[in-house]
Amino acid sequence: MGENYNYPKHFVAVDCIIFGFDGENLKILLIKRNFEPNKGDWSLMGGFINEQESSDQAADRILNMLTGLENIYLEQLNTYTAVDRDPSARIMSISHYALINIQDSIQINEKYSAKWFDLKDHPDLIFDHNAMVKDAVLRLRRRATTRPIGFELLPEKFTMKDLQNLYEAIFDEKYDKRNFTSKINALDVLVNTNEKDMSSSKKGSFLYTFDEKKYNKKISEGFMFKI
Amino acid sequence: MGENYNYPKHFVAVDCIIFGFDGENLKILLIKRNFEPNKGDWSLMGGFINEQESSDQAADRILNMLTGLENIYLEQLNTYTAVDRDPSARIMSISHYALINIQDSIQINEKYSAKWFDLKDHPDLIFDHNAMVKDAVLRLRRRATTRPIGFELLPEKFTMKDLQNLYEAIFDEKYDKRNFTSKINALDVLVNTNEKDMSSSKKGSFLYTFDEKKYNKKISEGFMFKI
DNA sequence: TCAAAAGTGTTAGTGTTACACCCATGA
DNA sequence: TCATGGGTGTAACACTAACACTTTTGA
Repeated sequence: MGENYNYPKHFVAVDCIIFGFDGENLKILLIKRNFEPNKGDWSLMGGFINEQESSDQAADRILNMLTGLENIYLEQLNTYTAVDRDPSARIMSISHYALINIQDSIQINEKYSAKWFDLKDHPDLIFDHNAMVKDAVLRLRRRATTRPIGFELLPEKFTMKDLQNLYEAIFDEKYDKRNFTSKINALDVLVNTNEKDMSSSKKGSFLYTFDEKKYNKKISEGFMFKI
Repeated sequence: MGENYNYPKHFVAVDCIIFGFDGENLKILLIKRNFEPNKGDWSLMGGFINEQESSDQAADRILNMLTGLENIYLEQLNTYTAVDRDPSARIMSISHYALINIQDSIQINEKYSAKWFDLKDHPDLIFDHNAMVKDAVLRLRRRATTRPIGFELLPEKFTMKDLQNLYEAIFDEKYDKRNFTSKINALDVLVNTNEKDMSSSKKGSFLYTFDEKKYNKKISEGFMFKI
């Protein structure tokens, strides 16, 4: 009976802001549309929500189609509902942001003509996708002050410099090396593997991993981490 | 042509978490459903989104129907899309929270059998509305640490104690009167009217108003206000 | 004159920021 | 031996948290 409600129904899509990190810069993964409308333009990866799936499931499915990855870190952001946001039809879109380790995703499905762009230098996007990206960056920043971040974006082993570069890329600010290090150490979520990455200097720099237990504990406790 | 997309369409509703403050406790406005499904149960105020309106417009319209108020402070929260969240049909819902000055809204539309409840002691709600309320409280708290709050929830003139009560209600914590006062004064958004509210004590306590310019400036600057 | 709430400062401790030199190594 | 990036400590300052007494006035 519910299906007979006399109310309008709407197309509802999800769009994904996919963040990655290459050790230096924050990146986003964009696709070149090979379909109408706006064929040839750059946009976020997205798709319609099916009858029997939630928006999270739809975002999972769509990310999997694009990257082949499972269990990507995903968070729902905002829902964009302006009537004319998409000129081809009235389509609402629920944005999600994803954090992926850029190394993992080498086999991006070629069908979508996807490409990583520097967050600070990406092409103009269709519809309201530029606004979606802006909003997602704000959320990513908020998340980075509320929780330790990096687990999802960095390779398993990383240097302190990598982590600092990540925070600097997220906040688009420079930090003092000593202060950053002691702040992170005070957080107590890293483990020094005692291995060294020799590629960046002659002395080499220690490789760390996240202590997943402590990391998740910090996340669930919910604290304020001001860098 | 867009309307012919071969994709499923969905019912999309908005639900409103309406916060008010009576000087002592945080309240939420709930309605007793006089329609199916779940007639007789308590729920948030909500409604379907029309063809030609955005979710914000829908939330505005629905709040106006209930309270007669215009230009209520509204913010979009999350979109709830679990397939079976509403047993009568697959309906997505975009939650919004509203802050209203409880004095303003005396003429609540009787048609909806609405009632103010203490946030800490409200009846069990239908569907996922309990979760919506919980999420909204978290957002309200976050907002109260990122921006000065109160303008929307307090009457035009209020005492320092009222403001402290509001913060204590939002965070469900007690604060030291001296520290609270100096923190708020340091914020520099209040104006002392030099009038006194004589109802609460023999000595009387000063009534303040917000300096709207400074208040909005603080909001737009975006700062961290840890009480 | 007393009861009840309003108003007001100081201090110790904690956290934050700014800042510069030595270390290890491969070339 | 030198050039390069890695690693480390301290001091001044700012902010936070804890704490108690005096004022006003109506009853």
